Amino acid sequence: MEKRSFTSYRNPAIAVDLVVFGYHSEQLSILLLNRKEAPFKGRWTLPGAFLGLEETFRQVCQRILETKLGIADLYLEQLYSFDQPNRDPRGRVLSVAYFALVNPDHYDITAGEMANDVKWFSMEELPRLGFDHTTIVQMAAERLRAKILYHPVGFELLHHEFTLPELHRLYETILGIPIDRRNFRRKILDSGYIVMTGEKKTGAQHRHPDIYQFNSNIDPGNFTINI
Amino acid sequence: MEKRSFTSYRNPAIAVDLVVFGYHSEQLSILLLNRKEAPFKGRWTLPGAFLGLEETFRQVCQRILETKLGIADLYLEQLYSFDQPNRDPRGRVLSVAYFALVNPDHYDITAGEMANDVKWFSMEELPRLGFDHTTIVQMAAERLRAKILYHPVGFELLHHEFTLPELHRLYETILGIPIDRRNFRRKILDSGYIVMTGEKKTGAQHRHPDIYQFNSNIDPGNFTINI
DNA sequence: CCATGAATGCGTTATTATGACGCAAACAAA
DNA sequence: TTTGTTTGCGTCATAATAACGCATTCATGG
Repeated sequence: MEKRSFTSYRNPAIAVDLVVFGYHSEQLSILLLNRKEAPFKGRWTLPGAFLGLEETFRQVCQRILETKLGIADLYLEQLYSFDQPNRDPRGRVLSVAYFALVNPDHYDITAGEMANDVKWFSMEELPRLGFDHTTIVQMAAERLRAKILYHPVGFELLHHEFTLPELHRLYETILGIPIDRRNFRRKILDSGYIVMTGEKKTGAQHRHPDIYQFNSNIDPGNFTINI
Repeated sequence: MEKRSFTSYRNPAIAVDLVVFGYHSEQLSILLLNRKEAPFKGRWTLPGAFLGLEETFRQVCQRILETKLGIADLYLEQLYSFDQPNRDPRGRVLSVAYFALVNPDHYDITAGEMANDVKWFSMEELPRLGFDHTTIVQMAAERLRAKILYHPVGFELLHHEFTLPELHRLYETILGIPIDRRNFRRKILDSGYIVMTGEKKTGAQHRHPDIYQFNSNIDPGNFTINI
């Protein structure tokens, strides 16, 4: 983050912080940045940046993702704005939090300029975070849980082509509950939101399941799945 | 709103704007303020105020509600933060929008210091609004529509005690669709989220229906109703 | 090379939830 | 007194759901 003084401004500074979700080896994980300066030097935090006077929130998100992490073109959604006056020891800083969904094509985050300080953490073993970022991450996880039931966003965490068992395990992981494999298959297929690619194989293909992809010919607004 | 210069600050100013919902004579309505100064002088806008350096968003909301409108203690929820650089002609101003739900006990808004400039408008006949407030109102209405299906917030728009026909018409109004009276009754009663007050009458009481109230002994987090 | 076990795709069935109504009692208005 | 409206309660056919069974495929290991 850039260095700047805070007390000389009458308006609070605006930070944009990012919760970047990925799905690695059947675990939900997020990207964290190891801070190299005070406050919270050495602590892991969400990647963030200050809002420039002419920037939009999304532009800041793009700037963070491209410059610091070397990735672009993700699902991006505003999460919440945080306003606790003491959330930043340097002074009054508001945080507008966004969350992003990253598919496996962008897992390799060695391209950014801060690649050495960036690491994926499983949601099961998050370290202690700086600022109020633990609160932000919890809210983001809740939002994601609610979201995958009513909007087709789960696919954003998988490859363009995926298998039904993969999608099934993704839902089980994010929701944190076991879901009957056969009922899930029936519901997601009946919804029409995914279509099979290539030719249909016969019978059951152990460890070579059928390949599906998101059906782009359907209105994403109507997606629901009752678990 | 207080007068202040904008160009002399390096950080954007933060406004908190309120979408105050009420339910009047079977219509959803919101509170609007007639601006007495530029920009948008004479235009109707959402009530709002600037964030003080030590204030939280909720505190600003309380300040607006109490000082300008003369009401307090409402359901209050953060809606979204708006960041279009040109949304305020005076300069860069972010807006953190909240929405409030007002029950009929607070409909009389003559208590506030700006009572003469404040008016309820039905959602069906909104005037042209200043700033980007039309966008904010639309998003608030969508959020409310989605919210009453999964959280028990509809009751916030009614008296403490209410009748089932009243609740039924409230849902029809907010969702904008006809809902079968008898199925709605069955679902909302089976949910256990409302309980009858007083003794049960027999048969059908034309224009004197049974009185209910929200069941406070139940976890609000599990509320759902499938229309 | 065959037996074993795990994973996948495709069913079935009992139970529940839903949508679309009917009907009588109460009550205001004519 | 009659008529029409509103409320509360109930019915029923259909759809959706949860909880399973089963055969096939295929990697693994003896």
